[in-house]
Formats: sequence, structure tokens, C-alpha cells
Amino acid sequence: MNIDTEIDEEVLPDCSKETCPSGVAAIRDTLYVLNGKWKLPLIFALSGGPLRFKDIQRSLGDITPKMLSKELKDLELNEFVERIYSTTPATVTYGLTPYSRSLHKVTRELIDWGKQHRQRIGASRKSG
Amino acid sequence: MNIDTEIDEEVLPDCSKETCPSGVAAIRDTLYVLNGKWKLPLIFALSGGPLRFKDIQRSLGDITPKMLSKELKDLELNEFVERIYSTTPATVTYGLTPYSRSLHKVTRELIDWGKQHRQRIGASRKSG
DNA sequence: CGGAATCCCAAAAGATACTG
DNA sequence: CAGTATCTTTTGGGATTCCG
Repeated sequence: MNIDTEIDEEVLPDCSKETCPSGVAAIRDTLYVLNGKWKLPLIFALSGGPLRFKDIQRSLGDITPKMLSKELKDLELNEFVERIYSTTPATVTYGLTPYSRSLHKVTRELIDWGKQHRQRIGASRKSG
Repeated sequence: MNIDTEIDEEVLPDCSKETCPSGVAAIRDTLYVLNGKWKLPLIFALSGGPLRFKDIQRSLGDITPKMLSKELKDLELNEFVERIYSTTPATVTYGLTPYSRSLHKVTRELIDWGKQHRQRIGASRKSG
């Protein structure tokens, strides 16, 4: 726990210009911010309303507290998630920011695709 | 290059049941198949038509041949990409399968979001 | 050009234990 | 409950070399 908590993250990768076509660049931008195994599931888990640390953990199934803690910090930095302090009783919950709502269609498509893909896998495993 | 080329990958993670809500599970399913830095950009890069190895490399900007080779294999296994052999001249290209088209809306949303996010970042860096 | 083989490093992620 | 600290393992990914 040092004083200035050095944050040297780049905002976005440098694949923006003529190095790669704009579509590829845009996808890479998105993936850069939403990278890893947990960020999107976590954001979706909060879409029903703010949750406490332990409840998020349960929603995600098997994330370790260390990972969850780190991911929450990342998402706070990128303004997708905010801590909500409440007194009586003194608890902290994590909720989505307005900006995170811009991800709604992304998560929607990911869910839809995941569902149909699982069906496909199930079907193909039966039929051969 | 051994004989049986052991493939022990699980088709999908086991977060499917009551352990986590269906939306979270579906997102995790999707992310499990499309994980990493390169798969989605790669699929999108091929959406304009089949490309050769070197051309894909150029499209993605800076992927190493080793990574590209690995990612192409992964995507072949999951039936998103297929090799296309052509004679006269003898070349190999990589093209999208019909199934990969089911990802169209996903990539569309990722691109849209990436573009608007980059704008937002640019704007906020100027104003604040 | 189209890759495969090898080596190496950094980041991601998991296990476990611990504190307020 | 809400995290933090340490440690270990796994994966991602780059550099380089080599071969058909």
C-alpha cells in the first residue's frame, strides 16, 4: 500500500491507425478494456442491481476474492462500476455506472450467442 | 508431432447449472470459446473473404506467426475457420465457416462499442 | 511464403491463509 | 463479511531459428 498507487495503464492500445483496418482496431479496443475471464460476467452480474462482495462471488460461481477484488478495481478505474457506501447498516455494495449501460447490447449478444452455442454443442454431442 | 495429438479440451466450462445464473453462465460460455486477444479480431479480419497466412498477419497488425498459427487451429477446432486449398497456384487460404456467421452480431456490437469508447476516451482526455 | 520448434518472460489466474 | 498477502501454476505471447 504505497502512497501514490502508481497507475501507468494505457488507455487504449495503439492499433488505431493504418496498421490495421478500423474494424479490427475497434474490436481490439473493446477487448483491451474488457479483457480477461471475469469483467463481462461481473458487469452482467451487477445488472440486476448493486451487490455486496460476497454476493458477487456467489453469482460468478468460483472467482477467488483476490481476483474479484482486482477486477472490481479495474472496472472502477474504467468507470463501469462504483462503490456504494451505505450506513444503517454500514455496508458497501458495488453497482453499475451509467456508462456501463452502454455495454448492454454487447452483453446481450454474448448471452444470446452463448446460449445457442451451448445448445449446438449439446446437439452435436448426441448426434455424433 | 506425435501420433495421437492429444486433444483434451473441454467443450465448455462447467458453470452451466445452478452455480451461477444463466446469463452469467452464457457469457462465460461465449468467453470460453472466444477467449484471448486474437480470436475475435481474427474472425473479423476474415469476414471480408478468405485470406492467406501472411495477409492475416498484416491485417491484425502485430501477431506473431506462432500465435496466429495457434489461434487458427483453435478456430478450426471450433468450426469457425476452415482451410481452403487451391491449386494453380498451390496456395492455402483461411476462410470463415457458415457457423462463424452466427457471430456476426457479436462482432458488430464489439466494433460499435469500441468506436464509441475510443471517442469517449479522446473527448475526456481533452476536456479533463 | 507458410509455417513448426524451441526458448524465455510477463501476466493471468488459482490456492490458501490471514486480518479487521 | 470484506477484503489483503503470499505463493504457485498456467497461459499468453514475443524472439529467434529453421525447414519445405
